[in-house]
Amino acid sequence: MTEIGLLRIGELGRRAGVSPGLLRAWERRYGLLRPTRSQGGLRLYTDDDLERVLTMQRHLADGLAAAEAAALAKRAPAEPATPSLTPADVRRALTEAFDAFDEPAAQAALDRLLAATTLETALSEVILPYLRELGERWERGEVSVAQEHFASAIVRERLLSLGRGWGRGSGPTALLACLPGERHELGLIAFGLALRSHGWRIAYFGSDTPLETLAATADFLDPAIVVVSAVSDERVSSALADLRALAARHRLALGGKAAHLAGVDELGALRLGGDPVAEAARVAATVTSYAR
Amino acid sequence: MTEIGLLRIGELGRRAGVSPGLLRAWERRYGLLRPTRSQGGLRLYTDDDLERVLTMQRHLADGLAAAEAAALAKRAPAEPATPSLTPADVRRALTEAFDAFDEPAAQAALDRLLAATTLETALSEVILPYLRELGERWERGEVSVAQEHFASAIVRERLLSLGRGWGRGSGPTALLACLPGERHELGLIAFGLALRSHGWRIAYFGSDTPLETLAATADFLDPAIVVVSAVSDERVSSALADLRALAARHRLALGGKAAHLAGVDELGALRLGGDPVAEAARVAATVTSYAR
Amino acid sequence: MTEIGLLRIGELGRRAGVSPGLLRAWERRYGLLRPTRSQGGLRLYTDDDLERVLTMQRHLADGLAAAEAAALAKRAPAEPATPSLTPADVRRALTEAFDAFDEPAAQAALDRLLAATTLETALSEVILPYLRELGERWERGEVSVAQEHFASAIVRERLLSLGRGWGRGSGPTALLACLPGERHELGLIAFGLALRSHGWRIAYFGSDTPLETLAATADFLDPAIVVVSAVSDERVSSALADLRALAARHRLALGGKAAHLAGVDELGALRLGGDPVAEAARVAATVTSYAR
DNA sequence: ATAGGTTTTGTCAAGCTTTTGTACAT
DNA sequence: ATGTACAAAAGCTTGACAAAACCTAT
Repeated sequence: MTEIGLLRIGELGRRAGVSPGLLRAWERRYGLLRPTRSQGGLRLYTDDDLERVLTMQRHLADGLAAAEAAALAKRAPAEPATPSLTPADVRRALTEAFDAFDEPAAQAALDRLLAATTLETALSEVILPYLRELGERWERGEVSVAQEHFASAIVRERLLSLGRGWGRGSGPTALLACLPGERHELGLIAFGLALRSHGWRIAYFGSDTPLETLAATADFLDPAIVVVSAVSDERVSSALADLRALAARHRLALGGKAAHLAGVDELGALRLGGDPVAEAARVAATVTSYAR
Repeated sequence: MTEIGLLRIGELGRRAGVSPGLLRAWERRYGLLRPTRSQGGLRLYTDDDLERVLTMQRHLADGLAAAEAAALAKRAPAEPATPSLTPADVRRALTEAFDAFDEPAAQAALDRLLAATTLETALSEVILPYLRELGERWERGEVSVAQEHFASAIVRERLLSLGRGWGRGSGPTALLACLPGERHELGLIAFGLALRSHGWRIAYFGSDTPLETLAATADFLDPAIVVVSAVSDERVSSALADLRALAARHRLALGGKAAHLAGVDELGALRLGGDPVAEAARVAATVTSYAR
Repeated sequence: MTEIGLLRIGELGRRAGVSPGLLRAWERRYGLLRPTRSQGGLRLYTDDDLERVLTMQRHLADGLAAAEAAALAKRAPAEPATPSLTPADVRRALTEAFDAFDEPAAQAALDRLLAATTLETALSEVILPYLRELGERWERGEVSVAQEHFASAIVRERLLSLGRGWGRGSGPTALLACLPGERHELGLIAFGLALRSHGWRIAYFGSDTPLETLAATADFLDPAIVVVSAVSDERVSSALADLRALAARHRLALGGKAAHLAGVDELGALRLGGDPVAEAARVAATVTSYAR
């Protein structure tokens, strides 16, 4: 990446986004770095050190404690030219393939991704971030609606086919649906896949589900939870009355950006505003209620 | 499916649909079950016990006295059901499964169907007729929107996963999309699959594709044909101008019920009003041109 | 993606969706987990522990009581809720199923595989390697002929049903056959499927095709290529004369191990000695000629 | 089916320790 | 630059509690 020059602690900190004080603490406590010293005693770091600090940070972001993160970062120092499959690589491959309307290439990238990692990692590290980025590029006008359509159709198909049979089993059931008019179902599908890995059964209604019939189905299936997804606030606002009625008879949760809307907890509904994978874990733990 | 874990009396009752009290009575009176006990004395059952309870119930439903039923259930295990295989049977199985929101059963029926026949036969003999019937039942109010949603979501997933990779190859390309606002894409997918089986490449845009971007993509990909699907007449009418512009630059075809609309052939567009499988064969035979 | 770092209780809880308090209770009461401790006494967990907690949760969701769920989770670390999809896992599942003559399990594994990945990936990453391994195990006497027969019959049937209708279309045609006496057709079928996905039409003759009829058919169909598969050298040698005649009138390719034989390119035949999927891509790209 | 007692299990609190980022003094 | 200090966050242990689910006997 960079030349062989030696960095001082300030510069290293700036590049890694870590305060000098913290770098010294990491050195003292975990021996993460072993900088050489200048004539006057100043710490001098190499590019490897920078690499190690970045690795450490990645582990921290993964939720590891500092001590464990440091141990890992020390142990796996080299890791030269990552084994060809970092999340960033897959994301780049996806972007290129979709931008060129090249379905086979996209499918191949997804194949590689799913073969190399857990479904949940694939979702929260690659697929969901990619979709978020795609949405942002679309808002900035960098991507046509057609490209966005094309990409999400393929991703949706892949995810749904991973969910095939998710209604099977004997665990509690979750009823998943999008609000009327809502088209964005990918987050909801991801949530369903993650929840399934906790042993739940999924009854999935795609996008644009009318609320009366959702209510009727909920009465029929009596699920442990009804999860409704919405991206835009208006959809929720205009459905508040119906949602309240639904929440009175069933455990209700709201997913998607609209979960942050004001009136939601007055509804008595659970807010699922975060990462679908994490939220699924939370629901699995919280809603222990024995279905039926 | 379920592991051989030990069930407590509540769960056994829930699974068998028998109250705990009754289970205890059956144990006391007929010795139907001999559960082991937990440290603290709670009854623990196995899956075999569940089987025995279900058998007992079947015998009760047959009219046997409880004592006889229990004696039989203690002695003999149960026999599993054997699935049937004619198209009519599959359709019936699909109907039942979807009506009960039973995804696994529906998937199993689709599995059997696709294993037993050609994709095209499956489409035109079973799947498309089933969907047509479902639509009619919905119009007659015999089926809720939820059921229709549930069924078409599953069928759509199955069909799309069959089409995975249909963008590959060297044959002529067809660009497939639904008009803005249009949600019914199953016919279009069926058409795509059928056309694919004639060696064509498919570029697929899901439902609700804006026409400007469709046009832009068409210019980019330069497909041998652009197929646009619409069920309702209004969608077509309100898009006539754009469609005309599209038809001027590309071979255009209109699918779905709206293909029968008046203004269509004045557009210079092909009408694909019939069975998607048959129409695909026609297109494959007719539009021989432009094989890149 | 996530490295095998050690998790503290908070992070484990976050990932599994279980509160730290409950995790401690499960450890105390059922010995579900046996974390190592940090210097200062903090619990440190591995990824296996996470797996065990998820398994426990799955059993809980199934309605088992905590004690029983824990006992099961402690005993059986295997069988994750989302059947894992890495090639190695699917291969292991296939191996187990076939070794036990368990056809339903094998079909289920193939279902999952085909639902989760592209046909071509499934072929070159799982199915073909599995078959190769099976052959090797057979040579080492680790597998009976019966097992080898059982497995390849099921796989062949499955692949052939995927190829149903592959003779249709307008792309270039490939004529596929095994040499007289040759029984191994799985590689040839895989090649046909892969080539099909490039839009080609396949005319398929199973194993043991007499050369005169092959030649006659070739003259009649005038395919873009004739692909002949052979595993053993002698088969090729004893057919050299006929093959030479065939190669004089048609584009000829030789697949299977025998492709490496000496006299082959003297024949003017293409050698397809590698992975069928890759070779199909090569043929599709090379023999562009004669399209139609 | 009810009554009265027991087991199981998730949660919580109190009091104390470890871990870790940052700040301060030399 | 170094070393020490500090406080917030996260953990640990013990003990207890209450709701749900079960048990037996009537």
